[in-house]
Amino acid sequence: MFRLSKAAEYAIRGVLHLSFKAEGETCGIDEIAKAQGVPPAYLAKLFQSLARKGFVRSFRGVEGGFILTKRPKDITLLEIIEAMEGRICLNDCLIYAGYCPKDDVCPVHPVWKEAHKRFVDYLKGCTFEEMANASKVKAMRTKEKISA
Amino acid sequence: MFRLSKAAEYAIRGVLHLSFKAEGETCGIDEIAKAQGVPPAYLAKLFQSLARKGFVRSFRGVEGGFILTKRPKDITLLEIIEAMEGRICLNDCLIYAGYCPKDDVCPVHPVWKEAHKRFVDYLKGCTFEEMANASKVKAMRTKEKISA
DNA sequence: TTAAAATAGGATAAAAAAGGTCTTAAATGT
DNA sequence: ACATTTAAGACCTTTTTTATCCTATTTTAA
Repeated sequence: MFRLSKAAEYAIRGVLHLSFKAEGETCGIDEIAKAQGVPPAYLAKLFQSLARKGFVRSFRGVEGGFILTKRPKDITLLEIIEAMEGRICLNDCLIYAGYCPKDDVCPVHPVWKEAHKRFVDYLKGCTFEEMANASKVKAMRTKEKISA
Repeated sequence: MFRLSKAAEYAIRGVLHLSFKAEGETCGIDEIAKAQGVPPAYLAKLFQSLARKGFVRSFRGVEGGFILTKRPKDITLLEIIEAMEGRICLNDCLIYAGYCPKDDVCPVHPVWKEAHKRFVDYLKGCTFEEMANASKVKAMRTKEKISA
């Protein structure tokens, strides 16, 4: 099934939340979990994983929490998804060249290869800066509507 | 996880196999299963489902088996995938408009909407005729290489 | 030194995926 | 009529993945 896991979904929302913070400002799991409406204990584990992979830095103790290690414009949707789910692989035959013994005769193989490329390229083009900005614009529009 | 299920994979291979047959020529599960290297019992079940959904017609008894109800050029990869897995839905928020209460403020939503459109459009463009032809060309090239 | 916060990891429960088995029903040739 | 062939249908098992929760431990600022 072609469906994003909750793990990746939550991680994306978490990173997006951090994208709004000033550089260096830490943010605790509870704040993120509450704001994004996700289970705190689960999110904590996901952020541990993001920390090990270098996307966020963690600080323990009072006033601790997480910060991004890169600027939002340098983090792509693809990276966060692959951090949580492993490399995107639309079909087993793409695990590595030669995994499927029929690679060179199978007419479906090149189709999956191309689909993979397009999908990944698109996701690679989506940065958290873009998304954060889009969010601000949307929030403004909503405000306008309400006051109008 | 963004991965094609075995069910869909096997169904695709099965339909592809039928695409090489002359119109009206039936082909049994065992032949398909053997040729494509997939578990016969499982494939049988998948073909039952394809029959119910109108992609193939079945004939019981001696010389029975399956035929395609449409010509390969009129069957797309997308159709077969969706027949086996249900509608492609890259993220829960795309289940239907309004499913996610944050649709109109969430900056990730439009990204998934676009990714979905691109993915589906590509798969919709892939017909079994194309794939069958590609297969023949590949087989020829292999032959040339061997005799050269 | 104590309270706040992340870390590490296991436990688990539910769902989906992958596959098998066995019986019934229909078509066909003899 | 009957045996044979082949799909249909119902049910079941195993494995894997997903999504959680929970508890003990470490770190650190006040």
